[in-house]
Amino acid sequence: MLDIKYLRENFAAVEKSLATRGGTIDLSGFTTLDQQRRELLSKGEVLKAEKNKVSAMIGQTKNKSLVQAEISSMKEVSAQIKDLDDQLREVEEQLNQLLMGVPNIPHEKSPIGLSEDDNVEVSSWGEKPNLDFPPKAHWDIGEDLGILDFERGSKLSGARFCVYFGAGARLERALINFMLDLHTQEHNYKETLPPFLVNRASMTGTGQLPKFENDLFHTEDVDLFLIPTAEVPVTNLHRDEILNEKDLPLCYTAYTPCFRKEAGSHGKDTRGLIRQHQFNKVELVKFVRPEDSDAELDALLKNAEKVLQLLGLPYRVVDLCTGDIGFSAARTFDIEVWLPGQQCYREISSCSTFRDFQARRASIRFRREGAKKPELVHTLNGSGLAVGRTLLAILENYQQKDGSVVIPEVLKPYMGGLEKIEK
RNA sequence: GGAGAGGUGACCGAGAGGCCGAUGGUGCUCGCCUGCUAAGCGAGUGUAGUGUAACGCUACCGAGGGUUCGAAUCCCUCCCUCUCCGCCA
Repeated sequence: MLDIKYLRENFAAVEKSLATRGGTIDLSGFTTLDQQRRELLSKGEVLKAEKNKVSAMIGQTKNKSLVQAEISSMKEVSAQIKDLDDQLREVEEQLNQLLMGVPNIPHEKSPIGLSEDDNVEVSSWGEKPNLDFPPKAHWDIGEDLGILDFERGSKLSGARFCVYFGAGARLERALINFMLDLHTQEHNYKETLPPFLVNRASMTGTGQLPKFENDLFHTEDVDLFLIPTAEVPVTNLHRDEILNEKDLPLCYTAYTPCFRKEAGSHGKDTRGLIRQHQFNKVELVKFVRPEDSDAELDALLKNAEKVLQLLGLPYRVVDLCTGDIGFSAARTFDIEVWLPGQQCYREISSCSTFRDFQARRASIRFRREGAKKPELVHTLNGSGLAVGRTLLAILENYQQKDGSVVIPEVLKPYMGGLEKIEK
């Protein structure tokens, strides 16, 4: 959520900046609603002040028959107050609905552009493997090795579900452990294992609700949602809290499955592991002081890159343009891994700063040493990494002519010393 | 699922229609004291909205309604936590 005061005082500038996201972001109702709200508020407050004063007087009067006139006039005033409060509630609801639907203001350094074609490659790492045979796509590799079973996945659950077997299942588990160990032991993140179902307040805090309810799986008998990313439970850990400055930055890592309806991507990435309704991810989340957030985003990105470097997977980093940045984010770097089977780069991590956007929605603040007023923290998060996509990248990059897949060096201890996956 | 208890400020914990934005304690900040540390003494210390030159005013005691001139306090609904019993990973 944007700062209502900032919006009021910089309306034109905000409108202009939001326009760089493309699409239509309608702020036209704001000024009127904001004025109505303040008028109703001050009218009501004058009456409340009077009511409070007279009621106190009545309270001090022993003989109530002397104040019958005041009592009955206050009855009238109370009715007026109730009426104003009702009007106010309605205006505030509209205003809130409008505000909750407004995306974050893009970072001043984000490249301006309308679509992913305008994203800017900022770096790349590694050598694309030089294969002397036609590379297979991971779904063929996985099925041929008997470690991925898409048919049974759809039998059990439907399209976009997959079953892992044997060394495939173990590889997924190995990757989760490898990533968690790296981030906790080398990068100083605190491991957390949060709930996979969360309530509306949590989904609203990070910005999935109210706008993107259609993308979420929802439970029928109780009002809970399956998390689409660990960002939601982990960021909401500190919802409605005031943190100590000396505890910042707070850095968490979490493994969770992620559940996404993928509404609106029918027909896209229908084969393979790229786009599943359920996938595993190791997430990185930070709570930082505002002045540190840019540097912390760089550090977060480096931590995610490290995973790919250790796994020996070639990748590039892309600075998302204003038109491609998600609703809550101010700036996002995507890491894209090279997939020989498809001869293209595909997103494997997304590292973002939300500045105070989520912190305002979720009321996550901190108090500076000796300061009186709490301030909003900045929140950041990034995938470190999407596990399913990492697994498929390994299958495609480490595939051999004979159909086997070599295990990357750093994963061997996690695979019980296994050198390669073969039939 | 059955029975009971309870949700109050950063934390603990009083308050049971007006004197309560809320005693007290812990923590924190500032000052004093003290070779150092610990202890001690004194003062201060909630959040938000709104208007202003200063300062007010308003709201907030889990959430939402209701009763009343007046609600942390009474009534209703919901949510959450804890204890015991039952059931079950």
